[in-house]
Amino acid sequence: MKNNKQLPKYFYLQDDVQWVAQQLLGKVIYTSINGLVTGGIIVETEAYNGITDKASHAYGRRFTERTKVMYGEGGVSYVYLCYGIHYLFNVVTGPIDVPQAVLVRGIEPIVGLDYMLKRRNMEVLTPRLSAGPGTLTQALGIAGNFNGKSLSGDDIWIEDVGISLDEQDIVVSTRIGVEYAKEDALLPWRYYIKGNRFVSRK
DNA sequence: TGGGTGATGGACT
DNA sequence: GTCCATCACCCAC
Repeated sequence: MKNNKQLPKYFYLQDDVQWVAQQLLGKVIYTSINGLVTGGIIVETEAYNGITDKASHAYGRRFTERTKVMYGEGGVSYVYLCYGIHYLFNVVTGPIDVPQAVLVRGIEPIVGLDYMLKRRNMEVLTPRLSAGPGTLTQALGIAGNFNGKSLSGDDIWIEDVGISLDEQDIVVSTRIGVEYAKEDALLPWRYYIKGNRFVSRK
């Protein structure tokens, strides 16, 4: 499934996490698990801007077993367990020692729909399949074992399939669920494709 | 070593 | 709108 549409390494190494978060909209994320390929268009993202962002796990240069993967080079996954129940998937971005990440909050399923429905214990396709950061990981089969994996590998990867969006297709808003970050909760660092059904919420 | 908490989702009123 | 499952993580003690 490797091909020349995979995002190149330099895409992830860009230093501007808000820019990368917007550029990831319209790209397609795939997983391949035991030979089963599933994938969907990224329709909603949030930027987490490293050591100065109070909503980021790396705020204040916090370096722990959990956060260390964000201090490596961009182009790998950061997966963590939230509320003891849900795995959330992030794209690590930026150069080494710059702990930025983009949270993926919604995908529009396009490949392996039957497998994704099965993983979600659903019969028919509705946005509940993969609108939301904890549901899309379940649909794609992403769990803790995906933490730190290369996004240019055979298990998980991201492609540019030629979907182009201009500014008027993208809605910018504040991030979800980060009230604890006080004034940083007001930063406009959430991005989603206007009108898409698989956005977690308006 | 203990306890509060969280980048959520689903069920229910 | 409300409630809460469920547990790794983190930091204060």
